[in-house]
Amino acid sequence: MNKRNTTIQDIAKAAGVSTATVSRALSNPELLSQTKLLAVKEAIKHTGYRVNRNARNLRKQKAAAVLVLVPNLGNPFFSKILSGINKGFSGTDYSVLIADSESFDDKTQRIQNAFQDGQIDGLISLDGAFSENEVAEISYHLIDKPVVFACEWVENTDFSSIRSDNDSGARLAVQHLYNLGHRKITHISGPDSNILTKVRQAGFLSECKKLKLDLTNENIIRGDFSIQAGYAAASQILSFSEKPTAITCASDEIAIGVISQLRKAGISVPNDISVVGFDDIEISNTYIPTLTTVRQDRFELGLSAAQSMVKSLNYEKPPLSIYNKVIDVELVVRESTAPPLSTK
Amino acid sequence: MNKRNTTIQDIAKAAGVSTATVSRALSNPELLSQTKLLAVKEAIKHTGYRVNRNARNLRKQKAAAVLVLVPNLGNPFFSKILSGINKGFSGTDYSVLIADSESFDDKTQRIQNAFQDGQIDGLISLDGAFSENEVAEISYHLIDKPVVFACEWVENTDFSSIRSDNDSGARLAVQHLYNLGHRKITHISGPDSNILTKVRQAGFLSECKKLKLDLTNENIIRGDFSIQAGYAAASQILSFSEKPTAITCASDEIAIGVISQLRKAGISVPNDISVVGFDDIEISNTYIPTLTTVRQDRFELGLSAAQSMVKSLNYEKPPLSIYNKVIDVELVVRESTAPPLSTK
DNA sequence: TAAAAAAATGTAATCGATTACATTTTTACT
DNA sequence: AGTAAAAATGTAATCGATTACATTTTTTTA
Repeated sequence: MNKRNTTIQDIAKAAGVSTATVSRALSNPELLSQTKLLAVKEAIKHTGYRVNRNARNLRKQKAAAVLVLVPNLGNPFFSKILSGINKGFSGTDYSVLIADSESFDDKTQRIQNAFQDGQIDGLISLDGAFSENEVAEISYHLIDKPVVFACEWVENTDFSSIRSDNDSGARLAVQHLYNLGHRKITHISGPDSNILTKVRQAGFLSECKKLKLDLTNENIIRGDFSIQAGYAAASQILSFSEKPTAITCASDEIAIGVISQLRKAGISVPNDISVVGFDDIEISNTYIPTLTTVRQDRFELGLSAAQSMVKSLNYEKPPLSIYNKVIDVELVVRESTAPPLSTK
Repeated sequence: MNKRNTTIQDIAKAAGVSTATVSRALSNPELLSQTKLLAVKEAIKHTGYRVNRNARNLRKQKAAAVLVLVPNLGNPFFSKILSGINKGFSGTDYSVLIADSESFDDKTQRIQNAFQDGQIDGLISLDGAFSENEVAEISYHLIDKPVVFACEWVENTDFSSIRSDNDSGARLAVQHLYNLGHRKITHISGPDSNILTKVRQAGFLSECKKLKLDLTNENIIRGDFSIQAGYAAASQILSFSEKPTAITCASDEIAIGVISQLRKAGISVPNDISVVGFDDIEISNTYIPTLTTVRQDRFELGLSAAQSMVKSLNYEKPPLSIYNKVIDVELVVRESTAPPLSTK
């Protein structure tokens, strides 16, 4: 029962036209007369014909697919972005391939391979951790192919990017705490090399200076974005001779780690110390206490990246222009922040 | 600067052999003499040649891709499964396409299309919500194509599935509470139509009976898997004349919702009421209180599904046999459960 | 109305690999 | 050595769509 697939030949025969006409009906219907167009459409409807993607892509030298590079698929932070990306491609002819940086040694190689196999027409990267060499490799191999960074990005490069307004986010957090009366604020930052870390930390420091807050070397604690980093940071803070009255974190996960660890040491949030997160992940609204945080619209981030990619893919001719978009963030005030003890 | 891609013709010329030989070197190297094989390998290494996937797939009538159907990509629950699936396909020639049930009206149509376009060779579904009609459609259109359900599944069908031991999970939760001294336990369940809901609920009821616990119609509260369902359930529980001393939930999210809402009403977990979750999502270990829950290994679930799929795809000949695998779950005892007040 | 221009359609080459079948080379056996 | 069998290799058709170019039909223009 080997039902051979319906091909464009079958449609041509059924509609009494040539294969060229059928193909045109599919991709350039405006070239056809009403009569023939109708005949073809009828035949297609009748047989349930669908174009064979491999044949089309081979002939057109396209892949009709885009690779999304995710630093760590297992991290739920990215799923919302992915969801937005998926949405952005739904209704288009493009497929979304997902590659998890974690699951292979050499991501540049992975990208090159996908590209050279003719598997992809473009790249969306949620991973901004590329060395100069890697950037050069990608630029060389994806020449004339669109590349968009979403969320993270790489400094001093010509790639398009969609990002949150991380600087404002960091400042909003400080301002909020300042307005509550806090004067001694510590920032728990992400991994040193991460671009988001840098921007958020710079925003924090700059806003502190602007508000004329004292800055010592106890103002910044390095970590990564994980809950564990929050644990570790909390332990450090506990060892400070003069503890901060408030903490801003480079991620909600850090914030949650800090809060849970402080609590174990008998320090209550927000009564003893206020904590502000960054991201507004799902749990932030139900954690105890609910988390004051800087919301980034991850779905929108992904959606915008996808849309920009689709646009690039559709206008092939003009040399791809760089497209940068900054998406607003918003301070969401919840329970984890309060005026400092001294002012109560 | 239109660098034409290196093709099998170029390799053939460079190595002084025919295209057939090059092709064999790629897919059946054991057919070749050492001499020619080496020559071809050399030419390939020298030029950096890679096979064109579209051409190969067209000729072989394959897609070298698998569709993963996710009920809701934005829900972080699935990302770990996806990560496992991705891992399972890394090192193979298959690509993973992801489709989000949420982003189109008719998932059966979506699957059919992908299949008929020659885009996929198989389907992994994390979504078990298929009507009889939909199952029939899929069976018909994916005839001879492997289908694997992961996590969820469809009753009374011939599809392979990888699932957690949901029954044991539900029982473990009840046993744990029973052993702590609880005798009045309420189960907050998932959406009615969901298969996981049914199994976990059945396990709960059956274990209660086995332990000779009183069962009233207040023992089961219907919801869905969300935090919001937890809120709602908590409100209901608050209205009960005789409140339970313990609650088992069909998901960790429900558990978190319940805990946060109970707390707002001044009821402490675990002091006043114990709560057990299901899943062991990331946050469970840092929520306050940390959550006693039934852990399912989501990564393993995805990995197994992928491996089973790869196996099916490689042995094309024998009519695909049904493969079912049940993955063990584990009760993780943390802070959200304690002996009931009366026994203290 | 005839010629020129524009629109519609058809023919056949093409994309790059795989593989059935044909042919040549090597190995095994008497 | 001579022949049969096995192994290695080559030739060319094939997968299914797109599109350059050729041809036919229709419309416009003088």
